[in-house]
Amino acid sequence: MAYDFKAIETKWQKRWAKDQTFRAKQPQEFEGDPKPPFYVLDMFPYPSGAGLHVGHPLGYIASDIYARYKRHKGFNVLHPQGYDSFGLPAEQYAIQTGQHPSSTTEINIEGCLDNKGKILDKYVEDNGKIKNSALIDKSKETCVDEDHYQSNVIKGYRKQLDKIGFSFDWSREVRTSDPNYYKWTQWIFIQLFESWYDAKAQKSKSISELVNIFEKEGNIIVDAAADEDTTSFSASEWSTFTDDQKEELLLNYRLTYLAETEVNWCPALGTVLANDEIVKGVSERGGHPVSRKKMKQWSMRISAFADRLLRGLEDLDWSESLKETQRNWIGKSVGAQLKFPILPFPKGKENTKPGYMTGGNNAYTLIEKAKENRNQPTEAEKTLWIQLRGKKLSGYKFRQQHLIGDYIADFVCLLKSLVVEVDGEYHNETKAYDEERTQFLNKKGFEVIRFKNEDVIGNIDEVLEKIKTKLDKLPAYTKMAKPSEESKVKPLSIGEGQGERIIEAFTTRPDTIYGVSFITLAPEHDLVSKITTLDQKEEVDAYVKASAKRSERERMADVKTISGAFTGAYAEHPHTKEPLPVWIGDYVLAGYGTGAVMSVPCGDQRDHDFAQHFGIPIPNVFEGIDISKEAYTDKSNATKIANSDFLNGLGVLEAIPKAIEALANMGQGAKKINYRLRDAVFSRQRYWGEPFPVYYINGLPKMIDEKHLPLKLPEVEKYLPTEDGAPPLGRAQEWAWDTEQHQVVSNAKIDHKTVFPVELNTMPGWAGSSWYLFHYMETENRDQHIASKENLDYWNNVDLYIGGSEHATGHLLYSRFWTKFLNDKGVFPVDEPFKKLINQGMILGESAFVNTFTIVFTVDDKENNNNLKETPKVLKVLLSNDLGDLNIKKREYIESDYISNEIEKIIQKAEEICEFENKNQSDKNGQIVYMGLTNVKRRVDVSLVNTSNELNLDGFKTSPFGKEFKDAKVIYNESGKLLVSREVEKMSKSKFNVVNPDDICEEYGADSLRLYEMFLGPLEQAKPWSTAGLSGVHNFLKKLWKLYFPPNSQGDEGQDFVVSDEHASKESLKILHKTIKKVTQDIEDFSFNTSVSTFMICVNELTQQSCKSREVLEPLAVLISPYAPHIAEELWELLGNTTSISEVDYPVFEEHYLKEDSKTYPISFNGKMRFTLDLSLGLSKDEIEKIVMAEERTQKQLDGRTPKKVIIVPGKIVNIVG
RNA sequence: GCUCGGAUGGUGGAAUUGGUAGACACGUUGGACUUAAAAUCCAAUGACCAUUGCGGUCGUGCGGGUUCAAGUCCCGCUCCGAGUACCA
Repeated sequence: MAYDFKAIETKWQKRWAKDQTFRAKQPQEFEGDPKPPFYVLDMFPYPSGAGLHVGHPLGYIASDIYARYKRHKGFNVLHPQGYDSFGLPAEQYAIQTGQHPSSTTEINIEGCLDNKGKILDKYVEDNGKIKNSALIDKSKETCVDEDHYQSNVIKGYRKQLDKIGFSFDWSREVRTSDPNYYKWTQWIFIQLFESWYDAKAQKSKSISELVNIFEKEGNIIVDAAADEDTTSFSASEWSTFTDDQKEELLLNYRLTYLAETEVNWCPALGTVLANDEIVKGVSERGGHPVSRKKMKQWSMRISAFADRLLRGLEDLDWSESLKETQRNWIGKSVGAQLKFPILPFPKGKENTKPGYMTGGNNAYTLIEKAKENRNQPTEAEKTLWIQLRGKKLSGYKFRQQHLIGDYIADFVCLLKSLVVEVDGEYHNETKAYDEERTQFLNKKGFEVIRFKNEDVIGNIDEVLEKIKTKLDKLPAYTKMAKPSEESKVKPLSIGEGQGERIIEAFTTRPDTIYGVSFITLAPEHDLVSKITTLDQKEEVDAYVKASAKRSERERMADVKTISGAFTGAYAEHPHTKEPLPVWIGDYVLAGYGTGAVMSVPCGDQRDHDFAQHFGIPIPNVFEGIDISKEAYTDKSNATKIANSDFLNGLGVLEAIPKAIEALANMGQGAKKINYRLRDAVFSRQRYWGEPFPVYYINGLPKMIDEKHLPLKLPEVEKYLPTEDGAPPLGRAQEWAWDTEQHQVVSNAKIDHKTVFPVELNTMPGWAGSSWYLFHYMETENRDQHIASKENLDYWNNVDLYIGGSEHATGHLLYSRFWTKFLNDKGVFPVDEPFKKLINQGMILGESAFVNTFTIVFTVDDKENNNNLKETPKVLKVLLSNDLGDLNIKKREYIESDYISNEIEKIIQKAEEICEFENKNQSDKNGQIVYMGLTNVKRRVDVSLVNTSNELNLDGFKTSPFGKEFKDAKVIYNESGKLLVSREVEKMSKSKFNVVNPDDICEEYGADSLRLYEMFLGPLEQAKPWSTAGLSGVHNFLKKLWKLYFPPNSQGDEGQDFVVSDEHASKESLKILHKTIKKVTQDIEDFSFNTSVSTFMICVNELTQQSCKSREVLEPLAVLISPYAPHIAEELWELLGNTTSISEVDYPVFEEHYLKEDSKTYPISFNGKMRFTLDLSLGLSKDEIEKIVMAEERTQKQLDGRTPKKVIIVPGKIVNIVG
């Protein structure tokens, strides 16, 4: 009987589904002690409409083999599957067509075909056209009466997976876009909102606990993860805050919070773009300009968990490289945060009259403004100034438009610290600002009196009287010279404000502090606009604008172009007090550290490049190191610090703590641990994602009570952002929360009393995928909890997780974060989600290219005086690839009198072979006068190419991209074939190199596909797919089948199943046990490719031995069943068993079958193997040496020389040196 | 740029972790069977030299090194791939 894989595979797939063979048991289902649990999970797939290609199932096959193996080993295996079904592609399609993303998702999962492979009626229009939504290639109209219409119809993820024979427990399927599922995503969000992080205890705690602490001791003592700019307050201050103020403060502590974050904003599309949606500064779709913009969004305080996420890696069985990637992503660095005061005036413009210098450290920018104000006073100001100037008012000296801190006071009497302000109507609208200003001035010790414009103009005398009375009452301050005493006496002193405006910079090398020669800020840094001098404003503004257009990645990747701008401002070196120029440069990123760098050109290459480019000095702080060409970035302790005052002669290790100590004593620095890990932005301006269970009162977020979840996605009429730039949910008519009815109501009802607007953003893709593994543990009561305690305790976490390395930092970090958080909250019993993790490598496609060229020419028809240049002729040619490369540059135009050799050859060949259509004409009427020749390799669909790289010409000419070659001339190779060239690339639709697993299953069967995917190479390595190689594993399965259906003596195909109960031969048992040993070891090591080879060797040998013994053939079927389950089940049944093979005990390896008593020794001379020698393993070293030396071939090799040394490793090798 | 991988015949890959380089397949060539093809079976297949046979030289991206012995360890490069925070 022939191996009928189709019948066998359909039979067993049906049987498994019917019997629920792979349903995992819950712990309570066992009578007595439950079997040990084993949880095998694949990374959550997104069900894309393009369907599976052969790369997708690779990881699933590996995990399936492992899951099946573990069942044989006696485990209760949980191997579920589901869909991460929220996401951009469905949304994109919704925007284009208006089709609801939920139905797109549904189609992508379920497919459009019935069980017989016929399209379902609901996807066919009356005229026979298949609805666009059911098509893979939407641009290709497809009708049901076409022959192979199925090839362009979405098969559905589930149907495709089912064909490969996975042992998934589908009864536990989840979908992130299902409201019953995202109810729990929303629930987790609320838990995060209601929590803060106790950094001392390293634990998330309830926010009410934090409120208790604030009530008792304010926020000064507690060590909580919080926003950097959180102000300190005492318990009594807390008690004076309004509820809204308290709420606002608590947002600084919540584990999910609203904050301004930078995004890539595309005004034309009205949306935020991912870095990879931006190409060369413009949007990938449409090429619209993109700029960086701040936006208020939800963030997750993952940074609080940085240290735990880092330490947790130690105990995980993940690859070292993946752990390293996460370590780098978290990016812990120990260093110091330093404060550099900004000098009030630029170098050389220092004010020489310190007594009047009441301005802050950006005085020089405001002073220009003040001058302007002085020159253009308002009517009232002018009136008052006439009365105040020149000590007119009882001898008090007034100054007009004078700087105090960052403010310009209208009039000020410094002696009495009195400010006189004249307000116009304008000030009514800026009351809050005025109050803030008054508060500031009061703090500085100034009294402020205000007058209205009309008071000054209408009643100047009364105003002057009021001022005079006030002045008389106030005490006079005298100018003091010493700054230290001044502060006691006079509220405003020399350099007041110094240190108030500072640049904070994090550095890992505080020991190189004396090497700092400038400061560089990120162009987005808040200080930039405040400190830039008027002279530099234009340049700085232009630079900031230009860098806002570049994406972060672009800025990081581009190190060749050094760019920057000088702000005109100076900061002060903490030790030398020298002024340091403050620059901006886009090599400094706002999101890293403080967005400011203390630039040490001698110790950092980027700083060095920058300094060299802009001619900034490069002081050297390394003893005996030449830094003229490049920076010295070595951290070797042997190198001593020089030119650094108290740090001289120290190595890095001693210098760092000493440098920090000195700075700390000055109050200008402290040791700091910095993490590269940034808080994760959690808002998306999209429709197809989880809605936030949040509504807003007074602009402050409130959580919807968890008993009213899920908050379901509202319907919208379009999936685009609104015209005024709000996210798509801004289009929903019913998107308001009624706090009394506890339900979503119409927006019209918003009254800000009981009905409030609901959050318009949705959650990102990683929300639903960060906890899904735990929901698979629950079957019965999914509406009551993520999973019951009993189930969580039984299954714990994932024992084996397989997926692509693209998730290394995103998904894997976020789900670890959520697991740790929910562990803190007592929801999960574990604090890591995935114990062991394997990254499968990518399967690459083999793209095909046909060599084409186009000759453009005109014929100079002199006789008829026709200028045919206007209507050039075009000749298209297809050239078999093996005829060689043409090596002709694109668009190289050649005059008729100069045709290069190569082109001439082509033309000649074209003429000869293709019957050059214009040859006669050119002979008769003139000559070819103008030619263009374009040589292009064109992509062709791999389905049009066979395994010998021959192009199906008819197919090509009718394909959409081959149409233009309909009348092309073809140059075949000598065997009359048209060959294409191949190139290995990522497998993708756009490259026309996709191989569909359905087709493979159809032609070779699922077992062949499974074996071949494994056989291709190591699981973790990227490897190219080549369908040609499949016949090897397919042949193997046929050979395996033949072992049980042996051919008759004439070699004819065996019709009968023949298995004998006689004992197997020693050799057969030996190869069986060799196979058991190797395959078991391979599965444990995830080396599936080598186990397939081992099976092949085993079957080859057993065939040779004509082994028919049940003693060998029965365990062989079990061994192979994880890899090729269908054929194994069939053979198992033929062997007389009535139950599934899936839980049969795995064969036990017995060492004694492998006992060898001799070994074929390689005999080497100077390390080179010359011949082999069979020797007994019982021999001693001396005996081996004796035998080897006596060997004739040894003497021949030595050729009379005496060996210097003979190295013998018993059981391994003999090496003779000499 | 940074981080992490990788490089072995015509192709995918193997090599018990320092001990016979190229297992197992694909492909190719030759042969058997067949009217023929397919299927199947057998043989050869790293390159070069030699060939009646025995054999010899080179060879794991490149350049060095350690060792009796290096694809494997060390130092210095080259090239290719992946990730880089809103694709999933």
